[in-house]
Amino acid sequence: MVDLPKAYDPSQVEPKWAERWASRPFVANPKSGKPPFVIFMPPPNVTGSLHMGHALDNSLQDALIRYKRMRGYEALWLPGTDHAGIATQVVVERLLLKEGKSRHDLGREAFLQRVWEWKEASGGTILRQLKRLGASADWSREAFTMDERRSRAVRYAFSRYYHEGLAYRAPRLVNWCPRCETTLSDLEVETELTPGFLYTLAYEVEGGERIEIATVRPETVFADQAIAVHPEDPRYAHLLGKRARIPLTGVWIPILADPAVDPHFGTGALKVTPAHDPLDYEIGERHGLEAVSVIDLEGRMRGERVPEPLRGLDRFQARKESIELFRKAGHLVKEEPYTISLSVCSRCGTPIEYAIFPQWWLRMRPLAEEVIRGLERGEIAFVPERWLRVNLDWLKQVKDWNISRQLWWGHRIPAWYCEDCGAVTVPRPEAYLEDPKACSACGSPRIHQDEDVFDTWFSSALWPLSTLGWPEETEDLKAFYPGDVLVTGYDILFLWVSRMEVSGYHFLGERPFKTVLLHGLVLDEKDQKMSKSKGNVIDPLEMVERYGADALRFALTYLATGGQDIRLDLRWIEMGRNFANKLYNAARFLLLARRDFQPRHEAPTLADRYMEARLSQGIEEVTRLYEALDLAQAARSLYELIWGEFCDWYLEASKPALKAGNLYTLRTLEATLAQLLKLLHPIMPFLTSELYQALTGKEELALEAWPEPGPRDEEALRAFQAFKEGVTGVRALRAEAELPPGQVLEVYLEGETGPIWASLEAFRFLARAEPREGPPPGKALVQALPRVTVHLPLEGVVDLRTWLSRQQKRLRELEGLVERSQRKLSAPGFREKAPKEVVEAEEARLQENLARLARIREALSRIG
RNA sequence: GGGCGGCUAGCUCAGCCGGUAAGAGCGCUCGCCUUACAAGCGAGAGGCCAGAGGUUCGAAUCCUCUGCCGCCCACCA
Repeated sequence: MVDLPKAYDPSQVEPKWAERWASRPFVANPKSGKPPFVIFMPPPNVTGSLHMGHALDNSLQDALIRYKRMRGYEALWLPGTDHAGIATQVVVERLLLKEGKSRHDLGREAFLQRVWEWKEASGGTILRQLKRLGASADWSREAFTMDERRSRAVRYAFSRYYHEGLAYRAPRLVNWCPRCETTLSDLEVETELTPGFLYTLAYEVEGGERIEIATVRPETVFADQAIAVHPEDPRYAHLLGKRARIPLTGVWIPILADPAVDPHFGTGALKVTPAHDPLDYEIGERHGLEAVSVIDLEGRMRGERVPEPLRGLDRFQARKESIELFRKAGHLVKEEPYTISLSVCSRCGTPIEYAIFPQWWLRMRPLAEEVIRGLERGEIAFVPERWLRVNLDWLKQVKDWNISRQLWWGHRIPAWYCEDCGAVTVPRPEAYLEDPKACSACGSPRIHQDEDVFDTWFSSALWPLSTLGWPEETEDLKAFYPGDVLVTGYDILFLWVSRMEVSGYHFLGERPFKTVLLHGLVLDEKDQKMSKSKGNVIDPLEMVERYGADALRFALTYLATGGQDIRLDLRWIEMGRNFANKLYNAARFLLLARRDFQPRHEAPTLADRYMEARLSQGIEEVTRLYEALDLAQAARSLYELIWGEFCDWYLEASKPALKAGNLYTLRTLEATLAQLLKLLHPIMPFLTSELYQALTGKEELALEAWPEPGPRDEEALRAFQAFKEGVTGVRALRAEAELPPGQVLEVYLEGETGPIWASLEAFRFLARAEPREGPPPGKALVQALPRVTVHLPLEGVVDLRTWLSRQQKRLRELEGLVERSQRKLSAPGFREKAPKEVVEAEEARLQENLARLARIREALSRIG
């Protein structure tokens, strides 16, 4: 700020402050006695690098935390990263591949060593990027889902769940990703509409008949265990109890009835393949069918029932080949193009396969019950509200959660199996950190730990607890649980938010946060989620470099309205940049004016009083909006206040007073700017900090107290409004009469002219005009505004056409408005039913417009 | 099959638990390098608020239906 260049250059200012907030973070004190305000940062993946979603999410959180900090709360923003099981493992596997190795070449231990090394070296990237954005988190409390503390929480939680009978191990049909080589929870499976074929196949039935079924997965017929029809389907009633033969095999399977079959789909007969389809699995359970698999975990055809030519083939290859075999053997009745809802892995897009083997599960229904009760009591507020019901609906239909993964990177499941009796041993909560030495059932020392790790979300679910030191009863836990606002995108409502609710209610008997603020997703111009693979990303760091972090933050905050998705458009970021520049220049003006200031007197001007009143109003409004978590409106309100009022009117109107040495004006300018910087600080922390320091000499705006509104001065607001009209009126006349901007005009004023005469110097400066009181002596152009009418005498006006056409238009507008008012006022019921203020306002408006009409008409008739 | 969001100026978006003439940024027109700022200043143009019904003294805002666009959930093979 020393040399004050004309254009603001954020790159000269932001890094300095970012560095400061990162190295001397805002550390929360659990014993300060101040009311706490707590935000748990959604931990980004350690592998990640900052994308717009992060930028949005953290801009909002930082704004809230900075606001509350200034309001005197013990503000804790708890940051950290997520170990992100699959994602991280894949990254390191890819690195190994460059050395020509697989993780299996290294073995589990050495591989994990490599992942940790990688994490230490590169895992800090995303948090560094957040720091560059200005995130004022409590970096002293930085957590990692796999660090010592968090691992303890995971172990304890599992131990509790297990011994409470909520976690159990059982073989079930699971989602399997052949690429990631792990099971997936239902939430990690997406359905994708894919063009394919629906095949109708004929099976031979005992006694010579045939039965036809429809399938999109003909390669799985060899795993069929039955054919099912609807119990009331008359077409097949006579076949019930008979057997059908799987094509190309000698395997006979029963024909049975099950209500899950939709008689209207396909042929109304369903091949039941319990090992390769969730619905079939359920039907199989009901009828005691065995689940026979013909596809292995790599997605290849395997098993005795698979005909020789298909064995070992990839499942998709096998589909084609099996169809050819069926065709040749006369089993293929029909093949029609069909849109398949294909289940794919949400991480890699590979079509899911189903498999059956023992997995760990969490019984969600009783856990969800606890949350539902809390939500129904209104314990967690949702912003926007609509998400409450979505959350409840999901909780009401949750199914058990598969929490084990066949990965290496993650929390290894603390369960041990006995090699002698087969029993499972899980440490008891009282001694949850101790690895068992012997089987809890038979005492055998021959036990081995489960090879699997937990789903990453299992540890994320504990985030609000684990980051505070739970299960220990720490000071942090006592002071800072529950959190206040949880800010995240709606896309992880189930994946993360709901599961944190479960952990919070279950382990602490209390909601984990009081409010959930769900913002939208950042999309590209085609409404698609930004992703590297689509190549449609706008890199936030690039934007920071080009426009500054403040500009980006302002834009994102400005756009985060009502939880709507944000279709990012560079023009908004430019607006943020321009706004920063505007503010910077306003401050620059003031600093320079102060330097050269010669005090001569001290007396409040109308503009001073106006700005004080308007600022007061602004403080009230902006504070209310921050409190309501409506950061977008706060940003909009500040934009108008700073640019529209402070810069456009007050600063300009102050120039003559400054030149005249009015100390009051200088002080008011300084005080106003200081307050505005405070109000804007949560959204644009860098520039405001820099300017505040330059203006006041104080080191850290972030630690200053939030402004309080002053007294309401309605009179000043009203008077300045009239003053503005006078100025605007002259400017419009000048433009309409096409007179040069520099020429001083003589104008006649009527109406509420007092404020203008009281601020004569300001008026002369802003309007470039010399005012006279009263109606003009001769012909004149007119601007008839609600409070003030401005007349411009005709002499010197060369071209009337612009003015005339504008007045014609204005007349039509006013006539329309008058008519509208009259219609409204005379409408049956209006005067009786509408509130008095509304009626009065309408009447006042009517009178005002009639008066303006009259003035314009009069001026027109005088000119002829 | 359920549910949700969107459709407002040329573009991108506010406003939407009804009421004081429909707003912003960008773009556009006219005029300005007015000693804070051309990333700017001043003056403007531009909208039957998707469509149709309804409720109401009054509807962009509430209700119903319709049409597009997008998303989520769900066992239609």
